[in-house]
Amino acid sequence: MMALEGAEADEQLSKLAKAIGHPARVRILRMLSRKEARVCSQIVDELPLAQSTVSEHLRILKDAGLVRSTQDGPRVGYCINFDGLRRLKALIAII
Amino acid sequence: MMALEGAEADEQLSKLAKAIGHPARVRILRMLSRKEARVCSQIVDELPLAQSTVSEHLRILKDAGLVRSTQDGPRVGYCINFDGLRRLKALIAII
DNA sequence: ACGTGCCATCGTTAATCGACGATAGGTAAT
DNA sequence: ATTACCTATCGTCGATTAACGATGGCACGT
Repeated sequence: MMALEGAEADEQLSKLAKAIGHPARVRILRMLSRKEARVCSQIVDELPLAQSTVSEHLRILKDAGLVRSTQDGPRVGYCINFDGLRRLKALIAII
Repeated sequence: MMALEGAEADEQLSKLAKAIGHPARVRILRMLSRKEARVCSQIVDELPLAQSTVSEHLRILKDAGLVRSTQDGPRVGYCINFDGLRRLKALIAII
């Protein structure tokens, strides 16, 4: 468990915040949260963006630890990483 | 009072998150929150950044509605805008 | 009025981001 | 083995960001 303050915590919070610092990524998180979509192709269908762009947004969310992915046959299933989301909420709470 | 979901809410959350998507800005928010600093020159002293760069970070936080400023003699006092911070927490809470 | 210290703004530069099309990789069906 | 489909990666381009020094505008003390 990491500290909630100090330079390291600042760095971590800024990275998490940066990951949701784009409307498309917020929308993706909400879709996953509401189970409106689960696989990449569904997410692409819902957004007015090219497949490669959506894939990049998903990668950013994954790198930040806000999303996890699982191979599901020929498709890739995405879901919220609740550990990362909790971490984000905890870091913001103590500002 | 604005909605907590929908395209508008996504836009608002992403803007707030973007504002804290930089370690220096997180640090500034913490300093203001702990009352470790109040006026611009104090903040500049605490950070390894040029005065103009700090001023720009403060402007970004102010534009996002996370910080307020008050003229304090020849100096400018900054403080947390708790309305903005509450808004941010509320928007993140429902993801 | 004049100088001084404080902060914001401007102009510039390097780096990062966001978007796309095209391409490559991987997995199930045929 | 071949095909069809789904996703990730690459290369590129324009837009945005972060940083700085220099300049400009204010408010106060002298």
